[in-house]
Amino acid sequence: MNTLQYSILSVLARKACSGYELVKHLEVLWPAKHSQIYPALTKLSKGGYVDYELVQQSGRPNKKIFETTEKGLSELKEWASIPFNDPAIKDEFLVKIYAIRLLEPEQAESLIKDRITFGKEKINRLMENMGEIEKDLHHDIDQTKEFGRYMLLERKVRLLKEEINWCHWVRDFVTKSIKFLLPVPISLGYMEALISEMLFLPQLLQVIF
Amino acid sequence: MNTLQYSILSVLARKACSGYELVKHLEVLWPAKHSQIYPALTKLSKGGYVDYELVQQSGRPNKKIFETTEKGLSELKEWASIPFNDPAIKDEFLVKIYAIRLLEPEQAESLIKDRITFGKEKINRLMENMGEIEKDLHHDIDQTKEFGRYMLLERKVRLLKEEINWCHWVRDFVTKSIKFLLPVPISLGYMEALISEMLFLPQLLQVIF
DNA sequence: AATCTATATATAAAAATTTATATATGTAAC
DNA sequence: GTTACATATATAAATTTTTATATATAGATT
Repeated sequence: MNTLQYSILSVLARKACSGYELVKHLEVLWPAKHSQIYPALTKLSKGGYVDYELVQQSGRPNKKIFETTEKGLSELKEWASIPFNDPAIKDEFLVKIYAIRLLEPEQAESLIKDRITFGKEKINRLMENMGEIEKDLHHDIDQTKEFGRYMLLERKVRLLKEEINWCHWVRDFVTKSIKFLLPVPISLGYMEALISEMLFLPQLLQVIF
Repeated sequence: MNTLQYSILSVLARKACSGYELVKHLEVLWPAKHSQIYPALTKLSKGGYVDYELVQQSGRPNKKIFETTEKGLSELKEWASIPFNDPAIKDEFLVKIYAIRLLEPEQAESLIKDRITFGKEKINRLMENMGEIEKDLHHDIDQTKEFGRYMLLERKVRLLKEEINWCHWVRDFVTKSIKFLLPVPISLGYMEALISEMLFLPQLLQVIF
């Protein structure tokens, strides 16, 4: 079994769902397209790790509702208890920041601005999810299964907020300082020279502001 | 060109290096094994995006030092100025946290403890890198090329610190509250019942502590 | 003496992942 | 009325990525 399959088991251990629903839940956990998820479910099913029930629907396509078997659950428990492998983060934004000095100041500013927007929107969606869990607490008693997911939502919100703080820090660093000294459009060459003077002189920046 | 190739160009735009060195620099930017990087360098070279110089060495294998061409640099600039795609994070730790309620309390605690250790060690390495950049400022004038990398180091340190804060939050949540009420080894069933009672009642926790 | 680590590149094979295509239907927007 | 979107599953083809193997040498460790 690979990590995708363990991730599927983790989601199903919280709530039985269709392949279609699984795609959405996995987005934040172990992103995968449906073309990868459906074959994985077939494998898990053949291995006896999951069961499914065919649900007839009118108006929309029929679906299979999957749930973990005892075997699947115990495999998952065992895997969850061994050490984790290093995370692999693939984020184009990071590569673009690495090369940010090659951009014109307006492009650099818009790169940061887009990331702030991205983060804020994501935070809103995550907080909605958290709200739903908290709300359901009053209707249903056994919310135990939401524990891990709730912790992860809290984690992601914290990290996104911290990234937004960092974005403001970078933006202030790049644009405010340049604009203070040169309140006119400046060339890349000027920007480079200025940054090389100021980048690691926070004392200077403190004097300026 | 794919993102791996743009990432390679980004690293080379900062500093000419061998494929072997590239692997290490890409680890935090766009992780890839050498078996992926060497063919990518061949492609970039054939496309005229990078040049290389053969360096004869004694005692160790000869190497190729790659650098970006003008063409490579302008391609990179253009790519860096278009919107970024969504990040893809694959982190087994997150999957294990999602399923944390299935673990025995000691296993859950050790999962969190390992992540804190992981984060602290990573922070130490990153701070060393930052220190080197800051130190070199006094010897060399043109540190402009380190700008993006320095920003990313700062970002990662901030995020790791925030994750460590979150880890303590989770650990306190899970273990302290349980130990307070039941200072003896407890079963999974007890733990589940307790968590379902307390998880979303911070008021209760405040009364307890 | 043998093993491990670091330096250095290359490629084949296997596995994971993405992109594209197919099919089917209700509802909402334009 | 036509386009877009949400629901639902399936598979082929292309691409990306990992694992494994190959070769070569110096220095440190066991």
